[in-house]
Amino acid sequence: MRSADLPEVRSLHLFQTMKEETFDSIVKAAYFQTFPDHVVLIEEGEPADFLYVVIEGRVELFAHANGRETSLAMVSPIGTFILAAVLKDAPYLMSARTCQRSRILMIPAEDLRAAVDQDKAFAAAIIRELASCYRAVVKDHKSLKLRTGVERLANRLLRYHHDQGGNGSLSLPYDKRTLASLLGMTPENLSRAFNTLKPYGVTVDGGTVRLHDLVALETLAKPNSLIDDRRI
Amino acid sequence: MRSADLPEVRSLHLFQTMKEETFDSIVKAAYFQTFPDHVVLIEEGEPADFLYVVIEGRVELFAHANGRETSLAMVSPIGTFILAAVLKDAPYLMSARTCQRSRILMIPAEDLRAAVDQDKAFAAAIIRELASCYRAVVKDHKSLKLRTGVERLANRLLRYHHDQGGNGSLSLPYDKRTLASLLGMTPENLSRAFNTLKPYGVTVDGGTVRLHDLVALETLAKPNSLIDDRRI
DNA sequence: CGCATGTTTGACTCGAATCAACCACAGTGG
DNA sequence: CCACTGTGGTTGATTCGAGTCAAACATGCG
Repeated sequence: MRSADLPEVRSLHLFQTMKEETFDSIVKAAYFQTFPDHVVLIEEGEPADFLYVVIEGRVELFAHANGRETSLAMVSPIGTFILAAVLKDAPYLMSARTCQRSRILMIPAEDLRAAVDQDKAFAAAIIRELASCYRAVVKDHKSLKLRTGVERLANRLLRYHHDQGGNGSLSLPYDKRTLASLLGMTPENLSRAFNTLKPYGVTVDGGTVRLHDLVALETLAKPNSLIDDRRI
Repeated sequence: MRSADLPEVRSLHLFQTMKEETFDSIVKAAYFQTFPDHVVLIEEGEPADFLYVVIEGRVELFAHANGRETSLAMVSPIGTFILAAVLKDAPYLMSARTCQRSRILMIPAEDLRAAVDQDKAFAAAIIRELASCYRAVVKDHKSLKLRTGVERLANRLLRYHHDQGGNGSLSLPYDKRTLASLLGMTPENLSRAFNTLKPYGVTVDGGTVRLHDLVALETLAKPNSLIDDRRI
């Protein structure tokens, strides 16, 4: 891989604390590849051959069943995906496709597992990463089971708003059909949910959303740190 | 703790491969306690003081938001819960209560984290356990997003049927209101879902369910190993 | 027996998916 | 410059799955 990218990868939490020699062994075994937009990287059910690290671009994780499809998560730089499958040497539970031109680091599963075995600090980092991923899914699951579509949208808007500086305006990071699928609703329903939020001071102009009445929106959304806070 | 219980705990995957001395250190620090039925052990939001191991009985994991409540999982012997919170030293995302008189091993979070740091084999076991928990939630999440209530019930019945020997009959492991909550529906709706499955050869008598036409039920349920198989 | 709990049924409401049409806009090519 | 087209988004009408509320029913237990 390009040596210019090394520091970037090394700075990822997952790779920060590991021994130099373990990092080297992984880097030597890994592949760097650039993919165009809308390329399917993996499909659910396939054996877990690689751990993927998104360096540039964006990847969507999604799944199929009974003829339906849903988005499960978006991975932005610098983030990994399909870690659990690789560690368990089990089939992927999700498919992945680029939603932008993306540069991706692919670490062979064998080499990753060897590195975990050899490097205590790396094992500790893996545990932290896995625990975080686990808690993220639990939060999504709680959100889906305990909230209506409008509530999920309201809380998602508050989250983006907070992440982007909280100055009353935010831009949606994905197109609306993707956001709808992430939130567990149809595009039509998302559109209606935005309309439902209008009386609470939410105005939409393309991908730009303005929140004119944070108090009202929060009263409706009832944000809950145990669902919405990505840090804990 | 009672020394009679040690082998049982030691035989749990999580504790099987660890060094004798690490196991001892954990056992020394741990508390053994018996709780009556319907006791709340932890509440979401509390700091993660203990890892819990169910030795006897059964524990329900559940969560609240916006005045609603939902079951997230049931833990049977020998199983652990709240592992991720303990490892991350973060607040619990779920509450837990006994649904039977239960004997429970409580391992102080500090001691558990110390054991993970000291014992490579234990760290590896923790990684496997965490990865399994992660994949279990992903499967639940996929089920909820991709299936209707009737489909979720049909697949759950097929799972219990398979687990219990697959002889055409199964007994529901929990009462119906709990099962309903686990499946993300109301008790009323579960009752109707059973009725919907009648034409597919499903008859219910209390907690006993008979599957008279497996082919028909499977055609409806479309079971999917990437959602329903608990082993992978 | 009387009471509590869990379950089922029925009527109704509500949230969400579906189907279809329409709109806005960007990119293309005449 | 303007029609043509494809895409993403919105709107409306309708259907459907699921929740709510209320009542009936079953079961088990003191």
